[in-house]
Amino acid sequence: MDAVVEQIRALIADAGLKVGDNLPTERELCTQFNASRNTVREAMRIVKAYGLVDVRPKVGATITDNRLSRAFELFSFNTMEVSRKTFSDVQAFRDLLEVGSADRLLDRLTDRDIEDLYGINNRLAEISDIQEASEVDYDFHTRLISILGNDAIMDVYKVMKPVVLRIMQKGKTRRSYKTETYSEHAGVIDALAARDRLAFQYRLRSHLMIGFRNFSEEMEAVGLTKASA
Amino acid sequence: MDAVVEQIRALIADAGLKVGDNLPTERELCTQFNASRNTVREAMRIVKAYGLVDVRPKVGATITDNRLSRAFELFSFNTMEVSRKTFSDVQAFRDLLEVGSADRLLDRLTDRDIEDLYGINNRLAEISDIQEASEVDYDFHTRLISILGNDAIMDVYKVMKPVVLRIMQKGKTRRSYKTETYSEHAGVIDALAARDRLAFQYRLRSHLMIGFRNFSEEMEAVGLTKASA
DNA sequence: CACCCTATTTGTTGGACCAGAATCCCTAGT
DNA sequence: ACTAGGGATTCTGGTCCAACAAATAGGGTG
Repeated sequence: MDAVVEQIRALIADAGLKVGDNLPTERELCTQFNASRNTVREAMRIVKAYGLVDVRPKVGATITDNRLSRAFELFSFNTMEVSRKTFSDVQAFRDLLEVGSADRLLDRLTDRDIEDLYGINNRLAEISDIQEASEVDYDFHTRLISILGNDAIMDVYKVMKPVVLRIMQKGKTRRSYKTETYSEHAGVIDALAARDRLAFQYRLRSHLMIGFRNFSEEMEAVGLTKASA
Repeated sequence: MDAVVEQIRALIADAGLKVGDNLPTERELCTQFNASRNTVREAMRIVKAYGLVDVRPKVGATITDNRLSRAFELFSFNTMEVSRKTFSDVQAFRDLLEVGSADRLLDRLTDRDIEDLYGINNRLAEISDIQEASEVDYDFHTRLISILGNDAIMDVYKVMKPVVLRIMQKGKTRRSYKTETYSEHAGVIDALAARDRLAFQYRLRSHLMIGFRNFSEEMEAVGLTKASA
C-alpha cells in the first residue's frame, strides 16, 4: 500500500505533472501498479490527504497544491484547550490580519465585495439565535479577509474559526447583535465603500476591541480560565 | 466517507482517548458507523495520514500525535515543487505578520531581544551551506516574531516553516547571504535598537521583497509561471 | 440553443481470503 | 504439583474481487 503511494508520487514526479493536470483513472492505475482498486483508492486517499490531488467523480484526480492548507488543518485537530491567553492571542492575530491588511484590502476591493458584505450583514437582522448570529459574524469577517485573495491567510482564519466563534458568542451575550454588531459592521463597510482607510481601520479595530472586552469581562465574571475541548 | 472521518475524530474526542489508547477494530467501527469496511479503512488511512493514529496489524489503531512532523513531511516530498501561488501567498503573509506588527513589536521590545537577534545574525558569517544559512535566516525571523509573545502567530509561523525555508533557499542561490542577507538583517536590528519604526518597516519589507524577487526570477527562468487553482 | 441521455468514473457495499501477531492451551520437564 | 516451552487457535489488519449507486462530462436531439 505504501508502495502504491510511492508509485503515485513517482508518477507525478516522473511525468512532470503540473497543477491542473489529471492522473490516470483508478482502474488504469490498478493495472499499472498491479494492485486492486481498493488498494489504489486507499493510496489515493492518502495522496489527497497530503493535498497533492483533488479527486472528483467522473473527472478523476487532478493535481493541486493544497499542502499548506493541510498543514494548517492539522492544527485544527488540536486538543483545543482554549485558555484565556489563547483567546487574547487569537484576537490580537485577528486585529493584525484584518486591520493590518487595510492597504492591500482597499487595493483589491471591488463593488461585488461591498455588496456581499452588506448582504451578509443584513442577515443579522433576521436572526434570533446567538449561535447563528456568531456564524454570520464569522462569515462577515471571513468575507472581508477573502478580498485579499490570499489562500494562506484564509486557511489560517478558517483554522481559528472555533476559537473566533467562542469569542463572538461570549461577546454577544452582553449586548444586542441586532443593533450593535450590525451597526458596527455597517460602519466598517461604509468606510470601505468610501475608500476611507483610516475610518475603516478605526471602526474595525473598535469593533474587535468591543467584542473582546465584553468577552473578557464575561470570563472574569464566571471565572472561566479554561474551556472545553 | 468524509462523514466517517469526522465520526472517527468525534469518537476520539468524545471518548477522551489519550495517546496510547486503542480505537475499536475496523469491523466494530463498521457496525458503529453503518459503513462498509472498505469505507472505514479509507477513512482510517486519512486519520492515519493526519498523524492522529498509528495502525498496526493485529493490534489496531493506536492514538498518537505526529501532526507537527506530518506537517513538515508534506513538503519534504520532492514529488512537486511548491506552487508559485503558495509562495506568493506565504510571502505576503509574512509581510503582514512581520512588518504589520511593528507597533506592538516596538512596544514589547527588550534589550535582550536585540542581543539575541544580533547573535543569530552573526551566525550567518560562519556558514558555508545554503541549507544551513536558510535555517539561520528562519531563526532570525522567528525570533523577531517571538517578541510579540503571541502563541497563535508563532504556531502559524512554525507551520509555514517548510515553505519559508524553500523561499529562502531559492532566494539565496543568486546572491551572497554572507554579505547581503547579513547586512539586511543588521539594518533591521539597528532600526529596532533605535526604536525607529519607519526604518524598521522599510528595511524589513525591502528584505522580504528582495528575497522573493530573486526567487520569482528563478522560477520564471525555469518556466514555472503557472499558479494553482 | 436548451434539454436530455448515455457512458464513464468515482463512491460504497458485502464478501472472501491471507499473513502475521497475540493469546491460549497443552505438554513435558523439574 | 508447578512452571516453562512450544504449538494451535483466534483475532486483526491487508488485499482482492465483483457488483451496484451516484455523480457528471460530453454528446446527441429536438
